[in-house]
Amino acid sequence: MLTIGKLSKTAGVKVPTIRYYEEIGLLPEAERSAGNQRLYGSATMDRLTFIRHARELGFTLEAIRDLLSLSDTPDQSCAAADQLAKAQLVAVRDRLARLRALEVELERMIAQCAHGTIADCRVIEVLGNHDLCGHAHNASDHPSL
Amino acid sequence: MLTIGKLSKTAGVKVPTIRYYEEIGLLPEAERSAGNQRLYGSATMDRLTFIRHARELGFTLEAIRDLLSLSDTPDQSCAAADQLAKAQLVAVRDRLARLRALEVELERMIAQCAHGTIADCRVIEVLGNHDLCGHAHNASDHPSL
DNA sequence: TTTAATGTCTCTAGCAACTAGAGGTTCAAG
DNA sequence: CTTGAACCTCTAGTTGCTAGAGACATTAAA
Repeated sequence: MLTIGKLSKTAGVKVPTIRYYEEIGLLPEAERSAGNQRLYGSATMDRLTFIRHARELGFTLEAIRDLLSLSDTPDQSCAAADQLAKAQLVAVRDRLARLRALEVELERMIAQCAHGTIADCRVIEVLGNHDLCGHAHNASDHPSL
Repeated sequence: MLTIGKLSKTAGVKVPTIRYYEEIGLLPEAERSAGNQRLYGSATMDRLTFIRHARELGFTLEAIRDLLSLSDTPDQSCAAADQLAKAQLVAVRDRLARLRALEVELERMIAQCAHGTIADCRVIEVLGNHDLCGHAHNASDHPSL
């Protein structure tokens, strides 16, 4: 059995985050030692690793909750999990496209900087002037991922 | 003079967001009508447009605050603004690299889905098994941008 | 001119996904 | 046996907004 600290180190998830995951029900309530400290077995370790990887892949905790409930009932169709992954891929590609546009814009801003005073500096100008902006704005520019 | 609603529509920033920007000092306190409603001139319009574009480019409100204070004193060197933009570009490229890795991973997850039951589904497995993961994890996987 | 609809006001509370800190208890090493 | 690290619970803070309540202002139509 691992203490929360060992689990934290092994899984690469911070201690307060583990407690937070328990609090919101992503992890089951941990067993306790005689002195009321949390103890974990390998099942929780796996679950936490799963969560970490999913987070790193950009899944929200809600999506992870869904995935976990899917994997808790493994006899269903794979389609639902597949669906989640596909939706995630769409979101990721969308985000990629916008980030690439952003990269281009920043490069342009930096290239245009006259290296004089700010009065001449295009970094400020580009941000203030829509005409110079060079990429389309839209309402979904900052989704939660 | 524009009401907050017109300003909102023209600048493409929601009404509560404008009030929020005023509250945190990104926008100056607005003039008021006889009936205590906010009124805006073109200076605030420009400032708000600047803020919106900077947000769309991924600048944090803190970075925007810096940029605004730079542009409020335009006789300084451009170097500071340039510096901000460059730091931003580094962050954006970092984020791009991680998103691309994520894209590959999701594609792989979807491709491996056996289209059977979840028991066989790699979507779950890939997330649970680090060995299959195929990309490096690191501590800065989810920065604030 | 009245009335209805819309817009605006302030204020509080909430969202994700944690992070930080206070103040106290338990555990493991020397 | 003591010390110091790790643990406990609890509250509150973070960023960048968004949503709602309940009241006042403004505008357009009837």
